Amino acid sequence: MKRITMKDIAAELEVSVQSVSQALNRTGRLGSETRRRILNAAERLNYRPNILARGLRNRRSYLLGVVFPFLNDSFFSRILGGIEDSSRRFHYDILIGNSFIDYSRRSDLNSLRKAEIDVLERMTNRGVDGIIGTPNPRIPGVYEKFAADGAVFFQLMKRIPGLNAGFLGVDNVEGGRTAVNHLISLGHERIGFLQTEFSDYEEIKDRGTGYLKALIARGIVLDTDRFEDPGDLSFHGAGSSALRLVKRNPDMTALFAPTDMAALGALQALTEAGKRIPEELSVIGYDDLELAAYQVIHPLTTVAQPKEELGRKAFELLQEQIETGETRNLLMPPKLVVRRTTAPAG
Amino acid sequence: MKRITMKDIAAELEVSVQSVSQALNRTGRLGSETRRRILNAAERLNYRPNILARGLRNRRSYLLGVVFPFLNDSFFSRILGGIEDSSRRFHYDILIGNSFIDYSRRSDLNSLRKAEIDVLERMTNRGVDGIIGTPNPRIPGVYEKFAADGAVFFQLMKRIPGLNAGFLGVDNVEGGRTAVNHLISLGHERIGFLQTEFSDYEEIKDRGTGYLKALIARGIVLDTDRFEDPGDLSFHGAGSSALRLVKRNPDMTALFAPTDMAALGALQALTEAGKRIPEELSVIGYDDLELAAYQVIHPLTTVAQPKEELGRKAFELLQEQIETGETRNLLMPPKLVVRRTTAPAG
DNA sequence: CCCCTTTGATTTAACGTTATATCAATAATA
DNA sequence: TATTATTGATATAACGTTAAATCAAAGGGG
Repeated sequence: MKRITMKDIAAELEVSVQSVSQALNRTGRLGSETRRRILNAAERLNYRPNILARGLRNRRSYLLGVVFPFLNDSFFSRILGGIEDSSRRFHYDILIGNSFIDYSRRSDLNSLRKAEIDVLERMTNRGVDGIIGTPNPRIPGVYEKFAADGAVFFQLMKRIPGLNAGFLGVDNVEGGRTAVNHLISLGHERIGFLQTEFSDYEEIKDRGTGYLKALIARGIVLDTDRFEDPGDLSFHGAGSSALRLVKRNPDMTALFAPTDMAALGALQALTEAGKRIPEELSVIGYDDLELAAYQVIHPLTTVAQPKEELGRKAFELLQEQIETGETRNLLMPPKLVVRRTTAPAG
Repeated sequence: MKRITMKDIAAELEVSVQSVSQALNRTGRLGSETRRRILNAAERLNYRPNILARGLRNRRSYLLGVVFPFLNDSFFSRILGGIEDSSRRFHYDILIGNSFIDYSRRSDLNSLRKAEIDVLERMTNRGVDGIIGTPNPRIPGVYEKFAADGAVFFQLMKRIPGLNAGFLGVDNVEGGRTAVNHLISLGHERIGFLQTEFSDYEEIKDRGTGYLKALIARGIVLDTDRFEDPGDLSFHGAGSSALRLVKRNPDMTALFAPTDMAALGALQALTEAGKRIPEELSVIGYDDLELAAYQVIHPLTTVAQPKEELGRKAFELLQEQIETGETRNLLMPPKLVVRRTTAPAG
């Protein structure tokens, strides 16, 4: 029992293959009676189109590539869910790829470049119509190479300066501002910030900028150098940073950690050091990972990135770019999620 | 600037397209000089094969479908990471699909069936060589339909009885036994179990069986009916269950929750009710989600499912099934991960 | 009744590959 | 030297689909 093709239907009804194609696609001119018979037979024989063949002929695959640094990551997988959700409606299928980009650590840039090129090549070789990806700004000049392959590229979360491709991200400055405004409105003034030690971690820098702007806007005078601690923002790294910060600033009443993972690390180190949270110290994170919501005792107050929404919107913008060739840049607003790690200042 | 095809190389060197194909694939007989020239030109012009065309001709796409109930789920996305990891080495690409199976709630089976068929159809229409999926046992008769499409099916985590397809899962009875043995070895005897209220939630039933077997094997006599509470195992549901259980059994010293989410819910409800964990009550979960590891104060002791490993192995078995047609069933052993929610019995 | 338009269907060709068959030229054998 | 292998390359055809061109028949207008 083999798969039914148009040829089989044509043979069955003694019409030409092209008539079958026309009936199925409602193109061309075909008698309504013939069309009806073909449609019936297709239904009866359970005909399914071969999308490979169609793609080859039409130079349009209705295939999308999605390239993320990591797939086994709840953040990106939620975005992926959003992309899938809206792409399905337009009959696009999704090819996934892993660029293995390691943002936080210093890795071998050359092998990262090779890996990234490899994923993109495999996708363009499959004739994808477009690619949604989070590129690595430390590896420039990769995406430009693929311009000739007819695949449209769309940047999500990270952007390569000067690349002619649409971009969708979250407004990190606004997010930082949101976090700090929340703390200020609870009466906090001496607010610490967990800074990144990596100079090219743009998102974190931006959240730090938001932190500063919020302070200025509310007229708060603070020795911010003293209230910042640059660290690696991993769970353990953030813990050490937080400890240093409270030691240096015993009067600190609130802490803004620019990622949830860092916030959790801080929470862990601080409670272990005997700090009562949020009574003695408020902590706010950033990302709204599952980890933040399902924290026992200390569900984390945080700034949420609209993950599913980002995925859906990214697909829309990519599709627009495919159809019209127009590239657009967009920032989505983050959203405050108040839980139990922030409280009014004593 | 268009994509380079074999035709272009052939024209450039004034040889036939077939010679180009032969040179690139090292098939047939071709003079070493000609081969060299072709390979050079291919390199120089940056030739990339069109995999669609190759797939059409060879009836072999080197495409794999992966169908999970949810993509935006850290559990399945880690498995996906494992699949990707090993499939990449064999030049397979991965097409993802979402079957939207909702195991816990009673949903409209008919629309679930439609969704599941839809994903599978889209994949077979793309000519995938095989599909790795977690089927819904409540919707039988779906996968059988696709036997004719030439795609090989492999079942991961869940299995449809009687379906001629390989299977890879985790030994849940063994996992339950592992969890309870750990508690027993800490001196616990009165151990509660959070049972599922859904009759077809096989995994949980099996973990419950492991629980009973461990008790028997160690000669522990317990009114297990009294120490089980059937609930919905959601975060909140498990909380209520746990509360009922301690109320009914004030002498209970340990609790086995058959999912991490349930364990966390129990943890939350119990600590809020004033129970000190693990001093007064030990709690062990199941799954080893990120949530378990990064819990502040209460990192969860749990039984880990080897997620990446499952993905890698599933690919291997599927590949074997594609090449040889042989189906195999395999269970992987779970692994105990001791953290801070279990302690010796007072 | 002839010409023109419309309608309904078919032929041709192409998308980029590759397996099979074929063919010409050279080398090896008798 | 005639005959047969061997080698190196090409021609043909096919995978399943569809756009464009073509063609035949029917309908409409004068």
